[in-house]
Amino acid sequence: MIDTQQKIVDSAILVFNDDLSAPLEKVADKAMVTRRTLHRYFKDRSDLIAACAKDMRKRCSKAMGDALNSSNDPLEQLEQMLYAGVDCGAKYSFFHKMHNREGHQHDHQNKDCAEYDAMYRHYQEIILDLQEKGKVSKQLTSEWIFMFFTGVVSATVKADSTGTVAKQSLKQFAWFSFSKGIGI
Amino acid sequence: MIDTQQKIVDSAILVFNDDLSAPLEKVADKAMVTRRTLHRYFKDRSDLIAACAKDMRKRCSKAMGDALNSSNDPLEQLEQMLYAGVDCGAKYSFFHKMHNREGHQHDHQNKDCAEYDAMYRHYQEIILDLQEKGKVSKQLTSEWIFMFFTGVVSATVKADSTGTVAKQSLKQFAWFSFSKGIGI
DNA sequence: AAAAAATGTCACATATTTGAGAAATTAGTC
DNA sequence: GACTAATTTCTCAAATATGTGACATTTTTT
Repeated sequence: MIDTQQKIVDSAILVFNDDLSAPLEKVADKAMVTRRTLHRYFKDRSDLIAACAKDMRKRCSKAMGDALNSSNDPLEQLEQMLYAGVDCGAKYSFFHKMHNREGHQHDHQNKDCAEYDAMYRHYQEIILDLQEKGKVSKQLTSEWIFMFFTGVVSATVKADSTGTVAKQSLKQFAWFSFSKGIGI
Repeated sequence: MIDTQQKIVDSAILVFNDDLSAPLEKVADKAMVTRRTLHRYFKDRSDLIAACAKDMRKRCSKAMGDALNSSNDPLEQLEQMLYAGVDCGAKYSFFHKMHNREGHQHDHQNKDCAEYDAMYRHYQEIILDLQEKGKVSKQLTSEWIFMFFTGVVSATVKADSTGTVAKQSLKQFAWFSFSKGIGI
């Protein structure tokens, strides 16, 4: 009996990323448990979503943190951040989606929001740094570059899941398009 | 009384693009009509979604067709296609999403699928042509470039709706990042 | 202003989703 | 093999979402 709770959360992130109001049965099916089991771990829908949020936050922060620690060169850091986003897959996409939905109440007291902001700040420092050094186009704003970053991650995750692009080329393509796309 | 039916379809595309299983009440609210009125125009949920599909197909095909007709230069055509995608907004995003969902039964007899395929073929011809001429990187596959294209469109549409990026810069940024990102 | 058309209100029947209890079953452990 | 914990199965009640009829109200047309 491997961690059922985690399996449910993982499935929920996949399902909800695709269809936020999907019935819980879909989540249970994907996790290969009964709805009854799901309810033993999670009181209700919002409880499950909160668990997803927490999981995504932890996973994404860790991956981004590791990416930042992997090097002192901001360019190298940026590349690793992109790969981290891709590796997080739906966890990254859904995390971003939830924090940019209309109707989302941003609250810095909230741990999820705080970590999201922290991630964004780190990213922004790197971009500004690279722009200073003339490595990233100064025509572009960091806001656009962030949107673009997320767009590339989502495209890569989708390409992976549909299987239209060979897995071993994915990250290479993603970095090629992202780095050139911001003027590197 | 301006075209209520169209207003409902437009709202549905916005709502369903964000949350496919959202209750119809949300659609009605966004269209500023009652659920009862919505049901006068659309028999049920699937009828409404079919209407959305038809609308997206018409709108996207027209926009892409116009883009292709605007020039004979494939590079210029590609640029106009990107702008067309951005102008279609959620209509383009949702159209693409629906045809790439897991569980989507692709059927060339189906008009929506046929048009989607036609769009894809046109796009592919242009990419291959540009690759032949050495204007687009041959490292990248046309499948990746298509995913990337859609990713850039989605990012641009999202940037527009969140208002984080100035409207007049949007298309410029989008084309900069896309064109550089495929090696132009 | 009257007729026609469109929309809203309210009420109701159905269908689906949700959440939880109790007993049976399964899986892992000693 | 007996014991324990996790899961399934079956159940059911409550909540939510869906679709429709009857009639009032508003808007548009003539």
